[in-house]
Amino acid sequence: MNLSTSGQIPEKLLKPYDPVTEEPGIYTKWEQSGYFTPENMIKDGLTAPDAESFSIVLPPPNVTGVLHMGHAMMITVEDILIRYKRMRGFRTLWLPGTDHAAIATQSKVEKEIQKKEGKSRYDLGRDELLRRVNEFAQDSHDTIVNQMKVMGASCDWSREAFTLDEVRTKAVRTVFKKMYDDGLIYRGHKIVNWDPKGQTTISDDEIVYEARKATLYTFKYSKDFPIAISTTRPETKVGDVAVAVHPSDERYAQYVGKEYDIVFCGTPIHIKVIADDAVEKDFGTGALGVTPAHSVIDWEIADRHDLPRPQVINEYAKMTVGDERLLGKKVLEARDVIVNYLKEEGLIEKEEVIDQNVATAERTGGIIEPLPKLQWFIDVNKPFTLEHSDIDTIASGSQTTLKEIMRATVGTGQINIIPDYFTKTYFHWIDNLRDWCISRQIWYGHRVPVWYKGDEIYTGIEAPEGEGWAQDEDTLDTWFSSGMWTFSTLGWPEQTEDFKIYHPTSVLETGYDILFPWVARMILMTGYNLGTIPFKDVFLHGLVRDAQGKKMSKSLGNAMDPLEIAAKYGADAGRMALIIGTAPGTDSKISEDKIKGQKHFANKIWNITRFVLSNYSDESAGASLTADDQTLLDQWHETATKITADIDNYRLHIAAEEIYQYIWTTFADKILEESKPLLASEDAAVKQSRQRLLLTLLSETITVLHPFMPFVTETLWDMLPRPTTSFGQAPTNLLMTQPWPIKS
RNA sequence: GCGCUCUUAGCUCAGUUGGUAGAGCAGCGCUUUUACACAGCGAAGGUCGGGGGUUCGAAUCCCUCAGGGCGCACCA
Repeated sequence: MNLSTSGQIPEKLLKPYDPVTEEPGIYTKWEQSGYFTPENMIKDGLTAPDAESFSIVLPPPNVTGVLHMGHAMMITVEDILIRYKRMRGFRTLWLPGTDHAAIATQSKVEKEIQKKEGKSRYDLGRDELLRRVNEFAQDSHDTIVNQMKVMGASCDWSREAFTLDEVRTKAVRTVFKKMYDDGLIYRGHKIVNWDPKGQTTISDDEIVYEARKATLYTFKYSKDFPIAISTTRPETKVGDVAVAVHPSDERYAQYVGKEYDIVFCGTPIHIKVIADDAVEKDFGTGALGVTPAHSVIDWEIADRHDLPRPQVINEYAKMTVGDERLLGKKVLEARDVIVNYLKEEGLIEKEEVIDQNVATAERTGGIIEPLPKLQWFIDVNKPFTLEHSDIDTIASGSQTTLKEIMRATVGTGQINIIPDYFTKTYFHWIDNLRDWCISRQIWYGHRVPVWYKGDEIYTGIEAPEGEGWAQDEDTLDTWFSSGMWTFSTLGWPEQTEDFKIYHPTSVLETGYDILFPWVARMILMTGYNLGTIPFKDVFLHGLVRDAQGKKMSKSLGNAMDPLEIAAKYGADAGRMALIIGTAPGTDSKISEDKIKGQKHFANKIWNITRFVLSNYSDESAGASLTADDQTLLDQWHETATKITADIDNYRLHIAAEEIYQYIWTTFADKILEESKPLLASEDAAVKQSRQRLLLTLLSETITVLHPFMPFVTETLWDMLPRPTTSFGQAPTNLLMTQPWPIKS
């Protein structure tokens, strides 16, 4: 809707800005243009064919329901970067997708079925449960895509991926086989984190520690046993095989090496006294009852001392040994039984209440029961040969480890984490990293690509030929597939054009809370499979909290739905409110007041446009600027240059505030006010110069604002006469495809 | 226990490489034939958590103390 006659302004501009009626149509226009797809930009001459690529792969939201404000933050930041780079002339790809999120999705669906129908997954069976989960996942997916569109996400939907689809399945199986052949994936009988509620193993990163009070009991196994031990879990003591003391502890030195046979609460146990460095002299009595099967540290002590590992608790957290007092009892009941026994026998020396962190499962809330199980693991310390390497400190063909890859890529600065203090946190995590348990006893996810027939074992992309092969029942940790997200989404293992052009990706933008479970795993997977980095920059945003600083959650009732915000204030206002005042990596608070303020800002620009257009005439188009007007234009370009530098350096919060301030306090409050007499001037040169200046400033400021507030700026752009900027024009009517006002 | 981080105007927070402090909201006064009341103009408001150090100069760098938040841990 270009203007051809002076002073004529569109009807809708006479009323206040209404984002709700404008935004949906704008998104449709963008989508129909096809310009979210970089190849279409090139085809229409909007991006140079040899332009440098800029790519972001969307951290795939879990298909567990709806997007929350954290997602809104992620989408806003990424869309700002993408729209900016697109306008800067890069071959810009933002690739969207969703994550099947295995355990999170299955447990969510299981909970609903349990609640509504009173049935467990075993009542339904594998096929029926998967049918239900898939149905739920599809609904979630549709909701998520709709939410993203409402928020204005300019991603290339033609390339959308899913962590559990066919292409990604091939990538997963290819990687699994390669790691298996290299000996990095192994099957081992080891102590694992068992979730009795979810009936599955989980990795160390899926544990949430809850601070609780616990009673620490100090007692002896029997009257004539020489050493007292302390524990918060007396019920496990029927599984003890040793008492460990520190090698330098003189109090117990005389007992080391001796062995005792005891009947403990009706169960015969054989205890050997050993010395081990893992024991702390100052904790409790300085002597540790060793229960190899039900404690990680004890399992490791048993390794060093070649001790037996009797299992006394099963997958349902019930006792598997003892007489009628214990057998079949749940651990908490068994604890009472043992404590009563100790009291009756007069064996307790001390009871004290201590603070303790109880390990619980992230998704089900179940209390973790350490158990020995036969599971699949990734060995993070085993040396292997990296055939091809682009990693700075690791030569092609040299020996390395997965841990070393994770260290080297970040340590050399090849991968740059923003804010940089998270680099320390990252290294701290690697230092404490153990082998990664990747098999899960749930049904939703990538089935472990291993087949068994008698003693034969086969691993591959497809099931083996011939009769009698049975596939492993377990599925893979969801992070196994999302770890390869930057390249699986680009079609790997096929050597696709996309893969060659867009990988490594430019930026990985996500919340700092998944630095370990995801970002580190992506670095591991990419370094191992491709000998390169998955992304150059890691840009971490903080958590979004409510106005009181509380974490948003459905149960607290303080969660904000991005759709409701869009419906009330406009997506632009929500985006701007999320960005302004929010430093990278820092938690932020969002309130309705803050969003409302940005709605006012959108309206302000709307009103500025009304003023500029109603005072404009076409004969000003070629007018030369007066010295004063040229100065104002130059000053704006200085501001725009600074904003550009801030975006380039991920200071989006500053850039957003600068454009806000410029438009409101400089452009509207000062320049517009001072223009009133000039626009009424008898001197045509002065008047036309000012008219041209105002239209130029308006055009350029909404161009710079566009990545932040894409909807209102696109709506206004459509009303402006052209050409109106000092930096050239794209041959389309879409602001989204216009060149950025600052060149370098 | 190890590590990270925060403490700046009443509230919520910015402050890139050190150059005697900024925004939004709230609040105060004024303004309604004004592009915009989803507004404008004006005023007020901070010894930048305490202490010490480096420096010509510190909100910014170093040390220390206090309080909050978070992460990790083999938490018996």
